[in-house]
Amino acid sequence: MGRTPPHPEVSQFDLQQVLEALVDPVRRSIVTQLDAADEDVKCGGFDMAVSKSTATHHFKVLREAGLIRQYYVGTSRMNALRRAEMDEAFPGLLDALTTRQATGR
Amino acid sequence: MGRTPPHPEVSQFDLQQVLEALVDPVRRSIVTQLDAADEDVKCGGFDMAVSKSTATHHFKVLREAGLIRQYYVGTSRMNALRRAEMDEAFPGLLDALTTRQATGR
DNA sequence: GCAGAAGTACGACCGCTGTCAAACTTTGAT
DNA sequence: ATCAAAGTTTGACAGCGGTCGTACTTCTGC
Repeated sequence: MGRTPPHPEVSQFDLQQVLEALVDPVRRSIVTQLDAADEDVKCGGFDMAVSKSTATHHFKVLREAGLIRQYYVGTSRMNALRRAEMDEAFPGLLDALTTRQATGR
Repeated sequence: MGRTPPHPEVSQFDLQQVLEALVDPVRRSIVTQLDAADEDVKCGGFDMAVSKSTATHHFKVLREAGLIRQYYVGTSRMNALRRAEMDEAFPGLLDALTTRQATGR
């Protein structure tokens, strides 16, 4: 592995794809956890109740939609929320999904 | 018919349900068309390329999520966007989906 | 080197959802 | 009364997407 997976550029962000990524509760939870975290989080560092292979799938969907950036550190894959870029492409969208009312906290 | 179909109250709005409603391109188009319209629009008044029965299905999903309010006028069913109520439940969400960037116009 | 940890890739399965056609209901107009 | 317009309901179908297990790859530490 070691190689960095492909990431779309901001100009290529697609609303349909972003919404399809965010509609899944597991993936939306990943996004809100990332938003609440101070640092980048490795794949195994999330609170979610699915198998590893399913988790990989979800991270891939998020990455291909442009919501997260992934890079390797040792055997761990780190995940960073692409906040600023998402805000640039779709202003207010992530804000609306990370509020107390939206997250239910 | 004649009877008004059931509508959820604001306190019952569910983000998951709302997102599932908005993730479909046909339904999101209905919402943006409603948002751009000055008046309520009857079911047949939308620009969409699906059969009538499919359209009925989409309106039902939107209504049950709380995104639209429906009422009869003669044989026509009118549709109104529940903007204020949606904004109250999930501030910024509809805004984010009705901008130029989001609608692609 | 070897074992373990961390993910990935690949198939398979299954349930959900968008789609349509056909038959039906209700209302308004002639 | 009849007929047409506007939606609804039901049933069927197809495709997609989330899920998992298993096998595989890479890297780290001993």
